[in-house]
Order: sequence, then C-alpha cells, then structure tokens
Amino acid sequence: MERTDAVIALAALAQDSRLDTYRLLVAAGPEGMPAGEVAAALGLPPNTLSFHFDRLRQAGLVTVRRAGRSMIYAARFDTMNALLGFLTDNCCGGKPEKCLPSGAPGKRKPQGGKRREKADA
Amino acid sequence: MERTDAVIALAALAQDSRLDTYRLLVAAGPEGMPAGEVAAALGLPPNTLSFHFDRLRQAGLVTVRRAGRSMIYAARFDTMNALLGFLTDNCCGGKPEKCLPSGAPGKRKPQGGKRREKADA
DNA sequence: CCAACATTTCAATACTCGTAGAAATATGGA
DNA sequence: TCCATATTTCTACGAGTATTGAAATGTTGG
Repeated sequence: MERTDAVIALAALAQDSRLDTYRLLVAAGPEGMPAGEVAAALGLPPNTLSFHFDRLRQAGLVTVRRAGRSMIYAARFDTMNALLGFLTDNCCGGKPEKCLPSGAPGKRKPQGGKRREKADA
Repeated sequence: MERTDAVIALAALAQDSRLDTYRLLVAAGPEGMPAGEVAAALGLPPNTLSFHFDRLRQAGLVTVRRAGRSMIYAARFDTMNALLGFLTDNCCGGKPEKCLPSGAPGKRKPQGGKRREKADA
C-alpha cells in the first residue's frame, strides 16, 4: 500500500457514518449485508448511505455484488490488513519491540482507558 | 477507545502532510524529534506544521516536550495500538480467523498489489 | 535588557465534504 | 407491459479544512 492509498482509506474511515458502516460490515464478516439492512441499522437515508458506500468502495475497503434487487456490501479484509501494516511499517526505524507492546498489533482487547485533549501537553 | 476518539485519530492521519509527519515520528521511535527537524525533512513552513502537530496532539497520537528552544514531538504508540485494536475489534462477529489472514494483524509486510477505483464493482 | 532563534497564534481565503430532496436506473413479479 | 421495490445519480447548500502571511510568545546567550 502506498501513502496515497493509505490517506484515501483513512479519510474514508474518518467519518462517523462511514466508520459505523464499515464496522458493521467487518462484524458481518465476508458474507456482507445488503445496503438496505445497513441503512435500517444505522438510520441513514438511502442516498446518503450510497454516497458513503461509494467512498468506502473507492478506498478499496468494501466490495459490492448484486443479489436480486439488493446490493450486498462486504468489507475487504485484505485492504484493512494492508492499512494496519502501513501504519506500523518501519516502526521505530525497524525495531518494533520499542513501541509495539506485544511485539506486534493484534489480539489486543483490553482497552478502556480514556485520554482526551490537552491532557498531555 | 471509543468511536469518537477513533474518528478523530483517523481524521488526523487522513492527510498527506500529517501522515508523513506521523510516520516520521513513528520511525523516529519514543525519543521523538524536534519540530524544526520535521519541518526540514518534509519541507513544510513552520506555521503549517504547527497546525498539523496540533491536530495530531489533539487526537492523542503525539506528545510534546520542550527542550531548550525546540519542541520535541514523539508518537504515542499506545494510541496507535488502541486504534488498530478498535478497527479490528468484533471482527467477523468475534471470529477473527475468518478475516485476519494470520489470525491477527501485525508483521505483515508482503503488500505490494495495487487496486484502485472501480476495479471491483 | 536586547537581539537572534524556534515555534505558535491570528486572520483570511480557496477548497472539499456531508447531507438530503428529487429524479433516474435496475430488478422482480402480476 | 405496468407497478412496486432497492439503490443510485443529480443538484444544491452549509460547514469544516488546509494553507499562508504577519504578528506574538517563549528561550538562550552576551
């Protein structure tokens, strides 16, 4: 993945409705789910959702296939993984043990802390 | 990490200059590097860079400390890891083996394919 | 205290994004 | 063919973003 692709993918995910949509698809798994079902779940008008789906699709984060009258959207896990890889790439000049707690991202679940705003400066 | 925090972090990274800046800091490791050095490396005017640093800091992605006349910025790896965890969280309804190739993200390097635009629809 | 340095804050502008109403397209069935 | 369903395309508008020039703030050393 190149930087340009990463920026597009990040921008696609950096929006409330789209992040919700994407996470819904991620949770749905490779099977995906019809657009109407997503719209119902998130309470979005169909045209607005269509706009967001397009962004996600252009970013390579989802795929579409038609099933009868419905359009089935599904998350592209390969792109997701490429993006995660890009972000942690070259970490600490090639020494990830300095920054990635368990040596590599993944399987972390125990989040829950809350930091926010100028708490650090 | 909550959804709101994730959106802010993603938006902070979804911009060319900021993604470059952040990756530079990630590569620099926990030590961080002075603002002027980042400005020189990326060829950005100091006020523009300052604006971007602020976004990254508000997103919790970097920290600052003063060292003489310089401000030393450093990546916050805990936030990065929390974000990665949030994105892959609840993957496939709790069955990550369906979507994450090696069972968990991390250590993937062998990217290189290029997909783009309406190649999939 | 003053001058040089490093970075931030302020103000203004062009640009892109998110949203939704209305109309169009595609599919399935009577 | 005609109608209902599912989704997309067109159009327009308010809101937020990135950028830069100019001025301000904080820091070091003479």
